[in-house]
Amino acid sequence: MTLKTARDIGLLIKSKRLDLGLDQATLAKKAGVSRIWIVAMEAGKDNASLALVLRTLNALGVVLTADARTAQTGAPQIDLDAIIAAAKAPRIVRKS
Amino acid sequence: MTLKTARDIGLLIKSKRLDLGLDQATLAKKAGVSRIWIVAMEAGKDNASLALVLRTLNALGVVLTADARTAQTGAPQIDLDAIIAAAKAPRIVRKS
DNA sequence: GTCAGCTGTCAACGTTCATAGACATTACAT
DNA sequence: ATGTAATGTCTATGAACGTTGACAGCTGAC
Repeated sequence: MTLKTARDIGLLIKSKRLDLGLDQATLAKKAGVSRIWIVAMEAGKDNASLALVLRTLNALGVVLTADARTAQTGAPQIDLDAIIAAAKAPRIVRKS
Repeated sequence: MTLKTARDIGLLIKSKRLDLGLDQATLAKKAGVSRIWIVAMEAGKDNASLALVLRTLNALGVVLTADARTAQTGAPQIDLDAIIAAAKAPRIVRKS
């Protein structure tokens, strides 16, 4: 499952919570957040705190990973901006 | 790469930014955030806004995915709390 | 040396978050 | 019908966010 928006993460949390048979209050307690926050997050709250999101996902046993590949949709495969910026800023240390 | 903490995400952002040859100001503009925020985020800011994090990762072409498998470390393979909760709350609608 | 660019830090400001508590609604069970 | 449990909504409060603008260190180029 790919996560591009807060709504995706909210749906993931809700889906995993139901898979585990947890109610909102129990998950909130396990994750150390308020039940209200769970409600808002599952509804797609987009300005939630990163720390709370990570805590909740950990409480659900969800592992987040980042693919090195370029996004498949919506992002151009060739990023001219990045190439031009790279050419203009040769001083930056590259990762190797 | 697995992301468990805000620090992980910060390091990911910094690493990908350098890979693309972008400086902080350029990335900030592309992602629609302030340069100060990039500085704090790359340092591991843990209470950052989810929306800004997602915007930044999108600007970097990073795709976030969630594995269905259980976390390998730190989480018990058998979650008694979840099982008991499930037994006590048979009313909850299961995903499938 | 001098200059330009990148990075990190600071203060002040307005905005938004996250929380607790109470309430209404829905659904199931007895 | 009554009672229990889960979910969603609302208000008010304190805390933290994210932003701008300016400044100091540092590196590399001229």
